[in-house]
Amino acid sequence: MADNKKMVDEITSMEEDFAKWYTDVVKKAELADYSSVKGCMILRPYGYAMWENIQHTLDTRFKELGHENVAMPMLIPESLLQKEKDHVEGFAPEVAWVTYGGGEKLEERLCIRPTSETLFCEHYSHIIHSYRDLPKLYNQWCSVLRWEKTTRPFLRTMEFFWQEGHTMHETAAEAIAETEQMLNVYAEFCENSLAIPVIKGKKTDKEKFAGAEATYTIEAMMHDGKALQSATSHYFGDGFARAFDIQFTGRDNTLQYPHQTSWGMSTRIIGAIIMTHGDDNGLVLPPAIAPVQLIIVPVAQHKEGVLEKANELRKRLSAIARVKVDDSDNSPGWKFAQYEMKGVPLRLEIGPKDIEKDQCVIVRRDNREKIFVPLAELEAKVPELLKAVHDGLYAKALQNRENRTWNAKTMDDINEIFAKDTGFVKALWCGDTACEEMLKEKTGVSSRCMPFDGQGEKGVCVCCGKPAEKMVYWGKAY
RNA sequence: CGGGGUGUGGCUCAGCUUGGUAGAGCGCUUGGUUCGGGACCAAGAGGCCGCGAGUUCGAAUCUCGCCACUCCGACCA
Repeated sequence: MADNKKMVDEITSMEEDFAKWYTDVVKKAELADYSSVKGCMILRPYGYAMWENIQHTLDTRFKELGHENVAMPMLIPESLLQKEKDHVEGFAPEVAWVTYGGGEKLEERLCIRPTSETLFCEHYSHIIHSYRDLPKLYNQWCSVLRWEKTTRPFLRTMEFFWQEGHTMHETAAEAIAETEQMLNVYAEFCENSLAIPVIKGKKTDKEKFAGAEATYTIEAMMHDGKALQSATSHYFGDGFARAFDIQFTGRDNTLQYPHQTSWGMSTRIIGAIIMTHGDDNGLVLPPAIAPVQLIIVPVAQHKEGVLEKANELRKRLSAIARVKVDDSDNSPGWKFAQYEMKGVPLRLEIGPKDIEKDQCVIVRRDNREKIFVPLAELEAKVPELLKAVHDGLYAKALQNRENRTWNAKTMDDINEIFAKDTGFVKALWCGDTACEEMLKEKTGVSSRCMPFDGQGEKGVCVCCGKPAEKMVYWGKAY
């Protein structure tokens, strides 16, 4: 059976220092590197391959639902950014400005996009005239820039890669349905492809997006009990449409404002994958997005027939999984450690002893279980094991979240809980932002979301003691 | 932005207190022996000691300034 001994000693253990463990994993798994630009990272091939798999899965789903990809400029004129008041107030502190071009000072400075609502809106004002032009279901894959004060690879970088969907609809109901639909797309992606359980809910007014009427979120719990907002979906009402003068002639021949949404997921999700599934030996990847799903390690590869057999297996298995052979002259032990650090879900060992018996050894990354598999059964066994790894990861992550979710009635309860551990606290809230701020000050937790599931209970506010009926997840967040 | 820590071959660090021509391990290159959990032997390459001033006959070492990374806060939809 599996043993959980630490086999890789170049990575700080989680127990000892979770933050250091995280950066060790990012570096040792060769996901990203620091660049000469403060706060900006280099996505290395292995990390970028993960992002490509994420992109491909999401993009396919977006298109199934009727969305089209576009590319907007990366620069936004100041006048455009200024049009929606709440939006500019929210983002102004963290934008970078281009003030010179071609050696001359620009008449109007341009900001490097921190998000593209304003660009989409301006474009929409040109192309939406009739209800027949709706809905507009656009998405773009790009990078954005936000001048962050504190950065960490993937979790918070100044430039980050993401997709941003921007849609316009004839009615509020249709836009709200879109907002919910896309939140569900993200939640299903997290659970089915990334093996990360998430809580779907609505943000409080304090935490919602600048300019949005409502912000929906999926929140995941990391291995250390802290929360990570994994994706968001916003309903804008017609606020931007009014600010940007986007109007269409409706079915009743009156001028109307369309209703808008936006939704996004970023490379930050890679940070969530690392911190949800990783262990003391490094990264552990969910099979669906792992760049390599099965690594073949030949043992005693100089011996007659070993490499040939390894390559033959690669050819056979390539039809059903992403497979590689490591035929470098490093020792097998080195390779075992290497691919564990990189989180490859399955390792296949093939050596002279196996070839004699027409079998191989497969080791699961998530629990280190060693299984002898007859070569004839590989095509059946590999998909089964990949699914088992996915299910194992999901169950473990869910278990962690359940173990660390508590109920609280008072702020003292919350302080008591967080004195012992970190996690999610469910508590009723009256809806007053002052209470939310007080809670942050006295207990250090912020509201993560008002979950869709689990509302309906009535009681008193965890802060002020007045009647309350909003159930809120509270926690410490990345 | 406030508080702490760290910057020396690619990586991890020693050397700094007490100034005197730069070290180790790992990695890399070459050759040989190995190969079922990070192999071994031998030879070799590789460093404006983060940057800039200052003190000094002389600075990795002392002084001042700056920058970067990092941790904890604040801030961040």
